[in-house]
Amino acid sequence: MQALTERQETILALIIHQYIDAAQPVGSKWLVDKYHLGVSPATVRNEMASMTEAGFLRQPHTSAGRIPTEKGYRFFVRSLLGETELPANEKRLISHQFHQARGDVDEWGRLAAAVLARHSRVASLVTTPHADRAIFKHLELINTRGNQVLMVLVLMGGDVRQQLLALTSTFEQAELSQTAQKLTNAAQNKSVKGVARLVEEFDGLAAEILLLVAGVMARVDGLAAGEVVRDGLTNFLGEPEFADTTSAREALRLFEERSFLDEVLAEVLEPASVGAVQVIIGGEGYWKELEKCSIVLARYGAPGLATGALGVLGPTRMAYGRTISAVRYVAGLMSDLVIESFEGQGTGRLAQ
Amino acid sequence: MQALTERQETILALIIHQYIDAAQPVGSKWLVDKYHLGVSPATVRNEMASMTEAGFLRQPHTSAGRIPTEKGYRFFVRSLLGETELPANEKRLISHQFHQARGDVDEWGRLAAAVLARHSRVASLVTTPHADRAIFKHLELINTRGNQVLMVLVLMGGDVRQQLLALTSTFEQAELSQTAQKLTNAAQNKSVKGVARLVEEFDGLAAEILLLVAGVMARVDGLAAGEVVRDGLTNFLGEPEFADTTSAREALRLFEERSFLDEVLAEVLEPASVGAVQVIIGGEGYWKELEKCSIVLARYGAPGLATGALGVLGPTRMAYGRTISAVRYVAGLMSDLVIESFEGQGTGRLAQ
DNA sequence: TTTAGCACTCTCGTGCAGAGAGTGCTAAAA
DNA sequence: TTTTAGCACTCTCTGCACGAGAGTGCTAAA
Repeated sequence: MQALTERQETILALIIHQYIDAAQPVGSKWLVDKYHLGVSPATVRNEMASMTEAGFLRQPHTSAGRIPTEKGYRFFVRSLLGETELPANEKRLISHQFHQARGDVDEWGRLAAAVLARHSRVASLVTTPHADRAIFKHLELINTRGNQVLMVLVLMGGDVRQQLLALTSTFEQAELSQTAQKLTNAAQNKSVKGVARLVEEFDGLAAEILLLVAGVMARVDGLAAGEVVRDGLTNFLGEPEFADTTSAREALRLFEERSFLDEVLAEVLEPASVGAVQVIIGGEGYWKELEKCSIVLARYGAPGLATGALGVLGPTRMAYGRTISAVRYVAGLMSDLVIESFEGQGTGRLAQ
Repeated sequence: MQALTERQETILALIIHQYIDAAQPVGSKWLVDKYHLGVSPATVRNEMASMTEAGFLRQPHTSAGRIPTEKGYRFFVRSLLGETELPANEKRLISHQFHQARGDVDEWGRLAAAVLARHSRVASLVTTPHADRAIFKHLELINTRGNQVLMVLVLMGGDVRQQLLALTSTFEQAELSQTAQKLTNAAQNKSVKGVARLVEEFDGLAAEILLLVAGVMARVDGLAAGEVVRDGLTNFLGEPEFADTTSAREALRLFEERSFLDEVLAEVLEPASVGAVQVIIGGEGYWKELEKCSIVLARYGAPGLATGALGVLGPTRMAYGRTISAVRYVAGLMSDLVIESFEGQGTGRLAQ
């Protein structure tokens, strides 16, 4: 790839800014008039032509202005955007909201999704924290009636699974509680394998329960992420690129589909990549359903203990600066929450 | 409202059927040709004119066919549709799916939403079971590290809330477990008030925890419904009435907004109305954002113990027969699951 | 009460012309 | 060598006219 001159970079950045703002091809004269470039439209045209040649820009048709290509966006995001940060007052506002919801574990994901949707102005997506491997933490057995028992299984990292069991005979709550406590002590901090091995050391009710616990844990082990919370779907439909409903549908289908999310997370986010913000522009030629879309996402949490992912999905024509900084900041806050709750100490971002 | 003749009812029903199918105004000649009515187009035209006069039909413009008005749809649903049922083989299929997911409480809502979306071909919405009033069932305290404690509170009806506590001093897990058990025994089956009253009987850690429990329960008490699961968003966008994105946005915004759901549930569904399927057509003049939409919904569960709501949101031009029967059937299955798990006996629909 | 006939109305697709915006190219200026 | 002015060219978009098609309402006859 040939390098761009400084002036070309300036022009590219201006075109991208302008196009993100107005969703219309940007012409040379217009650009010169608006930004007082100090050169003539003809000069700008020459530069544009050469960048079109190089693949950073394209023309929807012969006599229209230029719009950025995916390559253009990528170059912009990687080389021209620099490290962006949210304004301090917005940070304070968000931090304050998170601080208030600090204790309410169920609320974290929803809040993060809402904040992301508002600041990025596109659709957001947050998975709840989820341990990379299922580690037993706590078990509770609750008698409902007859031989139905509600089993509440708490795993390390905050996963809570409810499971309804139909036992072969009825038990008193006292007996169930005793069993649960016994098993909690025995299985504490064990993995799926550990719990499975434990089955042989017990018999009767305890063994029966342990087997089910191991089963549930095995299912959790296989999941790439926890619950998914979505927000800002309507932001999506406002964008002109989705004025024709079929493309909006394509994108929304992916957004809705759990399997796609799992695929992206597996493909893009190394489990250990907490902190780094990934930008996928136009599906990177890999997901053709995402031709018109970009994804900005990051992992958050405490690697090895519990992590989750969060990000946004929007048109390629996205305000990358604002979005990336929002994703980075919210991921940081979520990491703090997770770390604070499972390790007892955070980086202190929330405390400010 | 003047009564319709039998022939008028037939014609109205045919027009609605046809319009639901093709989304195009229905003309007199077309109708006679397709359904071999045995009368001439002119006769049908006369009937159409009189029903237009009476407000059951309307014309998009002078020389177009007729389409149903909201009043027409309402009359159709109330008087002409009759009791519809899903085909037996579809019922079997659905029942089988639910049977398989029987134990997995977390999965119920997702499954119901998926089934509804598939069968109604519009967007579906399911709230998880939720007790009308918060009743204490079980408490668990889990030491994480430092003075952070994860409190898992199980309420009657299946609500499980996680709350993170920062205690004033650190405690051993054994001590926490003991306290949790003590409190579980004392607060068993108590309401918010009961738990609040209990605070005075304890001191130290126990009292501190109880206060927080009462707080969480009070918050749950105020909620109209549990978690919301959505599905089938993309079905929505396929419909021609949402080809222009702004109307799709309107509808989707409502669909996404929790507060609107709460409002509808409060307004439309009496807590005791389990089993009855409600149909809201065109917002009933009350919600003007729903002008082009209809909602079909029902409450499910065990009244007084735990209930939830489920339903679909789609264009007024909706296959009411199929949708209503799907909603009714799924609501029945969900009721069975809830009743079975909290009362130990269902109506047996699942067992078949 | 029903029906045939007919004039009328409205939408939709197509073709066409003109305005507007922007480009590429060439030749002159810096 | 780089920049700029000038100009012809291309393409989209809008408005307009026109005809085909579909459906209606009305009138008068069966």
